Amino acid sequence: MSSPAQPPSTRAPAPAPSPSLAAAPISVQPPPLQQKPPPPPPVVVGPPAPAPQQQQQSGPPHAPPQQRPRICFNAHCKDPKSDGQRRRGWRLRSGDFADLCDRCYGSFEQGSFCENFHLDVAGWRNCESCGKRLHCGCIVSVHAYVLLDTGGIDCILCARKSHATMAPSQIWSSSVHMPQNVADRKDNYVKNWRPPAGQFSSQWRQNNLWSVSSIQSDLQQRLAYEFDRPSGSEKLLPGRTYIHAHEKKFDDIHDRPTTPAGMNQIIRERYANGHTQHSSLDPTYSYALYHREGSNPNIHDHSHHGGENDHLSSRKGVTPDPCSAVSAAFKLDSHHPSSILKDDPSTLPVGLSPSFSSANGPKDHIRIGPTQQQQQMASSSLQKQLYSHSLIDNDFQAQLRNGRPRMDAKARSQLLPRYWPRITDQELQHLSGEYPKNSTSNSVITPLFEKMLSASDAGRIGRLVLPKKCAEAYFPPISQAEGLPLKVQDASGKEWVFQFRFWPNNNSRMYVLEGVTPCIQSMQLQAGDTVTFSRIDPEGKLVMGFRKATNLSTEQEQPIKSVNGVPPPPEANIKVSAPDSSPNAAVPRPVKANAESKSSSPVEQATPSKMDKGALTQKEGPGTASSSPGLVKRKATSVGPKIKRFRMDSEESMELKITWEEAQELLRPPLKAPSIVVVDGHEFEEYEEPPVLGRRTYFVTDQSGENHQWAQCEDCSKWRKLPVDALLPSKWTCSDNKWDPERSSCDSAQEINMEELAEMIPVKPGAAKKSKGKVDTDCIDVSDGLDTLANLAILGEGESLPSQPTTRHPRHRPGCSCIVCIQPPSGKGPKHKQTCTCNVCMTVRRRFRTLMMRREKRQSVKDSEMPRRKEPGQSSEPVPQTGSGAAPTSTASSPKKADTNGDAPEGMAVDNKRTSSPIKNQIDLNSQPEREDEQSPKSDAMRLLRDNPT
DNA sequence: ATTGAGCATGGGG
DNA sequence: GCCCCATGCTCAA
Repeated sequence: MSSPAQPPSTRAPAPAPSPSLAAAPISVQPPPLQQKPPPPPPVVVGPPAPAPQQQQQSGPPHAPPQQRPRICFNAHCKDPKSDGQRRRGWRLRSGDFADLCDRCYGSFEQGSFCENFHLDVAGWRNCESCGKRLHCGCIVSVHAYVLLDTGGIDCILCARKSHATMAPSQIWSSSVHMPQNVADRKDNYVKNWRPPAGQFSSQWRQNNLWSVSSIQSDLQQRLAYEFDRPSGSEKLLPGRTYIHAHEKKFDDIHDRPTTPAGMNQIIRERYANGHTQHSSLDPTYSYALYHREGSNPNIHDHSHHGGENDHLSSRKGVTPDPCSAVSAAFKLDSHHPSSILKDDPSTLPVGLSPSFSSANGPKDHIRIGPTQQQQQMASSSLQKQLYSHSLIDNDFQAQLRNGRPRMDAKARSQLLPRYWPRITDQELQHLSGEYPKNSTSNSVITPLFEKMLSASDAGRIGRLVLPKKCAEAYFPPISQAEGLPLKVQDASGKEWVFQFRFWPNNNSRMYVLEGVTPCIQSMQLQAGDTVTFSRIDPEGKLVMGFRKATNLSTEQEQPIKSVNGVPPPPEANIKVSAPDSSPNAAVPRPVKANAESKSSSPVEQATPSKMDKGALTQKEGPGTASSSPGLVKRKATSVGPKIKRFRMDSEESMELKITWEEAQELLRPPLKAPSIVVVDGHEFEEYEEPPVLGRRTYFVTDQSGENHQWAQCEDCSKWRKLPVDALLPSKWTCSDNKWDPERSSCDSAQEINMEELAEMIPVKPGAAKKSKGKVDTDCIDVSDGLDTLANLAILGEGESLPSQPTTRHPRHRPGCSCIVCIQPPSGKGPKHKQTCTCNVCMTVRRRFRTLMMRREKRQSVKDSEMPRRKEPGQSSEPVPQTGSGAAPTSTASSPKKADTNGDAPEGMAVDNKRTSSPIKNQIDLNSQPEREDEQSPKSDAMRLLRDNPT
């Protein structure tokens, strides 16, 4: 990477493209022409780099040649209007070429253009090796030098010499800035690269893979500027490639000139072909690539990334699939044959392909090795970048500028939108701020992808399922199922080592990161939260950020923040990311699921319109591109990325729905009068306070057909008949009965008896009699679950016991504090440990304590009275004492022994033997409500109580 | 009995 | 109809 000391001129080619450039379909102008501070991706980390030199290339950049065809593009031309044929010089951003007069072209071709015309402009530097003076400030000479890691430059000749002794990654680092010599460089790499001793070190692979891929950004960007496709539909349509042209150039490239002119000549030819040829992927080429990759099985694991069906891959490879053009070459030789061929047939889609991945030509099978792999990876990156540039329209560019999904083009064109990183500028900056110490100056952070954690991901298994394409595109290639360890840093800089591996799955692969539990827990992530993966280049470090689902403000890449301990409801997942004040901020991420285009075709996804529909829609805010008309409204089903399973099961959701509906019925406006707000002509009541829960009432139609509602007094539990329009506060007593003065006191008798009431109201209003001392088992209706259990214990004190077995938990109602209702949906909550002090456990302990105390007390009373109260046919034996009797089946079926010691930390359990408690089963906080009738303490207790009425 | 590893299944895109 | 992938299921430690 370039050093901070590098002057603007040399720094210019470095990454950090402006938004426009990043998304711009084409540009020939070198980075120095960038005028705007570029937003990510990627973001430059480290000391602020000197502003790119604004020096313009040798000619009016904004004057399209076609507008002045007879004028030499070179502004310094002494005779710009001289007659004579114009010749193509360097490529312009518009996609055209600088038309030069013969004289200027001669200089250009001979490599003396800058000497002739740019002597007076800034950007001249000396080669660190030979001292040769080079102009580093314009596109014309951009190929003539290489930026050194240590700062400064080397002329291309010196660079080439030094490359012979450089490691691949080094070469790539420096080569990033010498795109003109890709062919030569490639040859050098292949010839000079030596794999690490022994096994193909996974570490090496990792490092280098990352290094290479990380450099891609630079390379891509820089090259993008130089080789980018012209904008317009003619270029690189999805599914279209320049394969023919590329193939044609393969051999040419081998001996292609290294001079700028020579390079440009190649470019010219390429583009000349490319502009006119939109041939789809050539099967032959795919085949060739495939075999290249496979030619060296020792180094390339064919099986990697879908190798199980490589044969299919090769077959499918002939099918043009534009969508993944991006990583075509990358995958190809980077052990992703299937992906490439299957998904990325359009290998070598664009621009640099010929220069890079094809440098060796289809015949160089044998020489394929890791180095080449890297090369192709790099080239693919280039391709992807270029590819994306070419296929992303202005809308998408605008979206990018607005901070939408940011990642390299590969991801955009290849990955499902749900995996697009939604990192914001601020997040990136924040992240960058976390790494200055770990990164070299000018490090680049490239958001790779993100994934919303599924229940499995966030579960205790510790396996994070990786999107296949993401894994194959950004993680090291692995051929063995065991995979390899992968170091990932979190936002705080802590390094984690996960096992990146895969499982064979249906002729494919399923990639997982194992051992993520500590990290997940460290970040306090839950299902629905999102983890993001970024890469810091050129170090190639993987950085794992996160975003809490419940967080409206992005937590991404920030030190661990505990949003809250409660798992957000599924709905919370809908908005994952956060609004950002910055114009580039990513908008709240929409839910993924339907965010992605329905079409699975990569092509379609890559299509701007589709993008809008898909991922881009998510965003948002006013002014963002997503708000542009024509966007397709997300389907209602798109509730979130693959969170369907995260959603509650049908039954659970049903239950929740019912509860919610009930809650709705109980909602009452707050006491404070609302203010009226008019929005678009519609009046809205705006409450400063949240609604309150009203008292539950029951609507009935009496025999005369009149509608009423019945409510129960808070104090006396008598039921009062009210008009249907009555809204009761949560606490309502007879004294509040303004509709029936005669019964506005608890002293007043109930209008009808309980039997009559019971016929009308589905609820058992028995509690009304509680005040009278008579315990009606019906009252258990009001108390559910453990409440019931506790109540039973209370009721059981010499009172009547439940006359009917209510083993099934009644419908949950608002405010229900039963064990069921106070727990998260079945299976959704964490398992409670014996030492757990959560509300649930504490409640259970408390109730159990009460229960046990009363039961024991009652038992003792019974024991003392038993002799005289014993009646024939009634099994009044103290069940607990004998361990037999009540509910033998249920207890027997229970795997867990009870421990009645309610005071102990593990006091939820009831030790049947020691305490003589009828409750043999330990209260299982993790038990499923639906199984309550079989295993729940309540059912057991009830059964016990039923069987032991006295 | 618990936990982990790995494969199988099947819904959804 | 294929592929992805979330999760279930089975088996072994």
